[in-house]
Amino acid sequence: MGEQTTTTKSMDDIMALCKRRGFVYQASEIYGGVNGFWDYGPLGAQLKKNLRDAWWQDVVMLGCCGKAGPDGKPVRIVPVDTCIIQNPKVWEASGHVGGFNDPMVIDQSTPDGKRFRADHLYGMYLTWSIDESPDEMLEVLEGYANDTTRDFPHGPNLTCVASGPEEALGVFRSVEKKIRAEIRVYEGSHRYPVFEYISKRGDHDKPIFGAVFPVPQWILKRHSACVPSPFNAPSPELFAQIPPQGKVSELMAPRAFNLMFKTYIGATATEDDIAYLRPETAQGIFINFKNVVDTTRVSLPFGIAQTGKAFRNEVTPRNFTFRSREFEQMEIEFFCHPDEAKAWYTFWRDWRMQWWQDLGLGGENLILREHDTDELAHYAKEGAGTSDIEYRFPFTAPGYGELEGIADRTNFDLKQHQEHSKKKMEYHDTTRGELLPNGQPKGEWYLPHVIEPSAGLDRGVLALLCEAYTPDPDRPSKVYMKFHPRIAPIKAAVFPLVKKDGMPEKAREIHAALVTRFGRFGAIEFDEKQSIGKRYARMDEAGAPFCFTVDGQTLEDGTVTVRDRDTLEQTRIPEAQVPDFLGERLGL
RNA sequence: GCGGGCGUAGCUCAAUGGUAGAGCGUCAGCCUUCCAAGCUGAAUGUUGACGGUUCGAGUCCGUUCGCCCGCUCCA
Repeated sequence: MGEQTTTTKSMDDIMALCKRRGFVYQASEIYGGVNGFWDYGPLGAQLKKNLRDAWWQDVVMLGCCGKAGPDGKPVRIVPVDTCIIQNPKVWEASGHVGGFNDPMVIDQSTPDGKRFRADHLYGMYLTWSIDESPDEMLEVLEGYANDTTRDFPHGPNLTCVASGPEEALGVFRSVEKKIRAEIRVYEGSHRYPVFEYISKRGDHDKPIFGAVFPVPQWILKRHSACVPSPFNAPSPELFAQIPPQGKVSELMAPRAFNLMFKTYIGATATEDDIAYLRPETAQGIFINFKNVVDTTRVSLPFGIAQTGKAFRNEVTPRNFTFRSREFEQMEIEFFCHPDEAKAWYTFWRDWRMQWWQDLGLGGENLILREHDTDELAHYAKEGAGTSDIEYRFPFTAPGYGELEGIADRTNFDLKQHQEHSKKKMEYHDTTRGELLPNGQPKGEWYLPHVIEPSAGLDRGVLALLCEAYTPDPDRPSKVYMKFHPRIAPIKAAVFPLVKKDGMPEKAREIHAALVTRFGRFGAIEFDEKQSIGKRYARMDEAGAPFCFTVDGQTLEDGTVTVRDRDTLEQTRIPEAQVPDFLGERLGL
């Protein structure tokens, strides 16, 4: 790893090279593109495949490269390949339907456009007629909340951000004694507090009634101008500034909140046929956990691995391929006994970090970051922890962007699927439990805990591209791609120094030999056009680690020159040793 | 989604409202015994798209698509 950090690299230059050399194209480019989608060109596709293969080989086929697990035994991983479209109930169980991403509302009246979760916005509604009863009021409110076709008489008089109606009531109660007394908690279909209210304004001292009620999304969409800005712990001055009903407020409509792509199964395309493109590959693994256990001779602890496309209707696709709407994941769900989760979490976190480093993402650009407890996902709160392997991309520098997340998901997913599918997900562990008189363990039933190392393949490719990109004003190409030989899309090139004297023929022989042996791992280039300098320069930009050149001396003593991409050094080796030389450098 | 910037050849960029150009790259030929060398030649654009103003629009206006930067997020 050189001193070159990504902070000194230009993302624009990297993107230009990606286009120029056929790594990444904008998807549907000739039609103006589609936001959030990218295509891989010839070199990019090979690079991506090499990374996916490296993961597959090291994780699945070699079981963590043969490294022993925390129990001292080989790590067992088996693969699956599950559908992008599953029964919609899968996504209800996983929690993706209805709330994958929380809807946000922006308050533009605050200087920095403060934003908060729309479902945390509560309103204080007051009866608009003194004679109304609280029951009538709630009835009307709930009726309007459910029927989005009717026009709402008016929005809430006050709003605040709170985690629940009770907390919201507390905030409202603190507003300058506007609320004299809380009458009771309404015992209807919801638990929304109803209170007695005496206005300081006006000349009536009869109580009127108010209720704390969530502000429905559709009210925000259609009546954002009628909804007062939210506040917390208001001062008297602030309260005086709350826009009265009907006046302009700056709450914006909440943004879309289901980030799954919808589609239809069958040709009729009715509401009953709705299905979703998976937002993660993980659920395909969880729902097949029992199948794998029942049909494969695996026993806990073991992992199930899968690579594949996933889809998220991101609000803001950005940063080249970093946040795409269609992307590929490399996921492992590793199942183990709850007592062993901590040890396995640590094991995976450290090994996955090591893996990325071994592929060339070493140095200061790669960090392992343990999550703070307050940023944990709901399913990980009880677990041993969550950590990210993060890379310092040029567009995130000096910060980092996530490459892979390692999370202890506890038994959350299996439990969810067990509840929703009514199918038993528990694992019968015959190695546990008290010993029976005959010396056999009694066995133990339990829901395994899951450690999930989930990596973004496209993000991995992007990180490799950024890391490899190495400006060098001293060489003709001004830049070269310093790919690790293992993942380099072009493994080597063979050139005749000049196109005469039998050099092209000799070079073709060497080229053919290399293709036979290494062609399945990546491209072996042959080029006899133009000057040798141009050909070297082209290989620099493509990131080919080695170039073999046939020259006049080759025809005399059978040696060729090897040009090292990174050091620019040239050494002579016998022609017959070229395949072994390359094989050794590629680790094959 | 909101705010700001941008969109001309494969790439980097020119062109007062008046005939769309250059460099590099690509390709062909010649030459060439190690780093985009040299010479000759060639191909490449509905100026992102649609509409409007104008005698005339790459240029001005509107709409739309896309990209970049912030707010947000997470594989």
